Amino acid sequence: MYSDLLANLNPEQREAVTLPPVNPHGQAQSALILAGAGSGKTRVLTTRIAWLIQTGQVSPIGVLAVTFTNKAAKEMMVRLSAMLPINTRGMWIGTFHGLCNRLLRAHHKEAGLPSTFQILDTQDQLSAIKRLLKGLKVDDEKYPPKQLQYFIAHAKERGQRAKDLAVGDDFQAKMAQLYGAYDEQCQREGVVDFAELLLRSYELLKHSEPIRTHYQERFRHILIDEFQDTNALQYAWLKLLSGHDASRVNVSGMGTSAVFAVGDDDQSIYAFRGADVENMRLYEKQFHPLLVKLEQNYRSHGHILDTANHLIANNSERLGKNLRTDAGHGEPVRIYDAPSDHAEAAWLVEEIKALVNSGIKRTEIALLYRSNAQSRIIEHNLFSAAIPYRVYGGLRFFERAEIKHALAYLRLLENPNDDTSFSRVVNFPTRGIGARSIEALQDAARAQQCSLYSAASSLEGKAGATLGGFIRLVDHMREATRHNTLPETVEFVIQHSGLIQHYLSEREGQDRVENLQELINAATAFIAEEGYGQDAAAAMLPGENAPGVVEVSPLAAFLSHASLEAGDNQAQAGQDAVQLMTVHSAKGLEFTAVFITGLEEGLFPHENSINEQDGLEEERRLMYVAITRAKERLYLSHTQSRMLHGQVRYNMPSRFLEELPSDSLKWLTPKAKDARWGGNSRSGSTWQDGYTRQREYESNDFFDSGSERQRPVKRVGSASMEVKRLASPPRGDYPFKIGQNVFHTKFGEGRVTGLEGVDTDARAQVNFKRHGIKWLQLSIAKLAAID
DNA sequence: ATGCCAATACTTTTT
DNA sequence: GTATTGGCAT
Repeated sequence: MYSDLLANLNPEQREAVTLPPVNPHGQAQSALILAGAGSGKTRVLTTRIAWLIQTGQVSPIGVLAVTFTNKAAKEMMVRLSAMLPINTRGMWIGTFHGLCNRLLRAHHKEAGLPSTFQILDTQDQLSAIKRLLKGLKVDDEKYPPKQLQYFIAHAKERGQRAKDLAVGDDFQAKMAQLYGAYDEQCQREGVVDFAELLLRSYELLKHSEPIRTHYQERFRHILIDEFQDTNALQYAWLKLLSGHDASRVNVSGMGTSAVFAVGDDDQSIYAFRGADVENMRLYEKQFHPLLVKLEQNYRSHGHILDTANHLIANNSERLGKNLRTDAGHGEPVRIYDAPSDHAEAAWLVEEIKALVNSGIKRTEIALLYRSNAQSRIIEHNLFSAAIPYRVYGGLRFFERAEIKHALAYLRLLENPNDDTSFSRVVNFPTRGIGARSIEALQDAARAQQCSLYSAASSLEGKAGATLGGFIRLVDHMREATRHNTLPETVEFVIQHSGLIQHYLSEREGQDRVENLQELINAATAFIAEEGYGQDAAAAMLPGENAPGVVEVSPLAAFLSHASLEAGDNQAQAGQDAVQLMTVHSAKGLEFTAVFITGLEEGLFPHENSINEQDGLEEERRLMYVAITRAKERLYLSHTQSRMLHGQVRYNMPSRFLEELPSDSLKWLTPKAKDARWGGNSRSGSTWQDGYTRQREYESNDFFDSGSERQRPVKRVGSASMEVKRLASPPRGDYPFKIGQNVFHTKFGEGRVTGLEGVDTDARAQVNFKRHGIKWLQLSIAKLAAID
């Protein structure tokens, strides 16, 4: 029967998958799966759904599965269809935002939204806020739009409307007032931001008893991925939908639904955007889940796992979990201390060449960094060395300016009251409608309490005439495409809006023209793949007639799709390329070899997080995530000087390096220890230990120490780097260390920021508090160390 | 209305 | 170092 589903699971995975969803009293039984990195989390989640369905405990209709990313949702559907002969498309598997969108589309009336409501992405939201502030004549120096955006998002993520906010000082009161005005503006325009999708559907369920009861009774099983990343609102949503907030009317003795939550508190790295690990503890208290820990790691070799475990043990707020592996110790974790960011990047290049020579594919090599700014110099070096690479992050397809412009026209076809879209394209391409006309229009709109679009017809004079032309253009496009297919509509709009012509006449507009063409392809692909009509049909309330009563137009569905799934951001996809990304975006991925770069105080842990306990623990979890991405080889590097924000900075090595188990480490740069750590306040024992260990390894060959998988060894890479380093003056020979505080009789206090030269030519670069950076000849200058 | 230069700031990111 | 923005000149 279903035994084949469970065949390839280990005992703890099997236990998790087959946990009884009902307790001995016949009530729904929830579960919490603490799933460590690389422990087969997605597999357990997917198999759980398949098992529930195959054993007849629920029909596909009764399952709700929530993820955070579209990628995870898609993967779940693909895996599920591979396990069971069912159509996953009609199932409620998706992201929080995607599912809420589905809910609101189906019940837009009850939710107080027009059927054509549009979704604002982060960019759109910011421009809506700027427009609001301008309209209200609010000083945006005093109330920065970005800050207000953050304020609104966080309030919504806590489930709070403007009126719910406790007013502290005047500033808070004003922010709350602006929040209220923003919501009114969105309502008027028929748009919702990302957080609103969640809050609105939460309120819909809360206030509409029939709808709530319908969905509560329908979804007997709710499964949720990456539970540690949920925010307060998502948790409340989950509680409400599963009936755990006592809202469920116990008519048919339905009780609550069984929630199956999978998460890893050690991988909670999104507190900065509202995620709250506390939800895991709350969940334990309020849902009384059965607990299963998945601690068997299938990804990393022993030394790597030991390193991760050792590091994360320094965190105090943990649910407690330790990963183990059956794989051997493997390679030690290698640490490189570079004198500069240039040297670090050069070392990376050499090391990558060596790895590639040893047979590792470039796509299996990841270069991780804490912040995007660090990628530039690495890219530069990779480029010079002709090593193909791919950078993650940055603008995605649907976020590109030209695409947003085209989408804005399309949105105006659907919903002319969308002032954000209106403002975006009313004068793009330029058609002689400048700031003055817009201002007049906004005044008129405010006076009439209507949208810019509606106000345009009331405007007199020259401004009225040019605006009238724009209105006619949009109306014409709407009429002309009424019976067109979606791709035809898209093509018509990018032609007749003048976007194509505009970019064709621009010197560097060719890429943009190509992207616009690509948008037509995206529309074609969307129609072919998505089956957009099914969302609404699947959301039908019982008693409603045939599917399709709530008709969603292909265009509306495509626009939602564009907002909710901004698309891939692969600029240089395709070939076998080294992968560059931030640690955050590496979450959920794995690589044969991983380099974690820039392990310096102030960078990683980041200086903005260093002062609070919570912030530092999140940084440590981030480091934990980074380490556990590696399967076979892990490299850590830090530099003594680094160009940041246009000036050179001198950072101490990251405290995290001290928190790693010395038995698993191999230092590639022995002198670093003396130069950097000697006079430092940090506890020395680990480092003494690490140092001796390092010397032991030094005589070994680079590529075959303890490796169970032998590869042809080439003595390049770090080996050659070490020779180069030995040829230069040993840094330990200086009477001072970089980072050390010194005193000069004339210049006063300062800090050593650089050392170079030998013998009488030995010089120190010192950054004096009062006199700035100076080079001093050590044989002459009277420098004294300060302790 | 538009284009250019200087001043500014700048973790992490999905939806 | 670079992207964005605001002010000023054309």
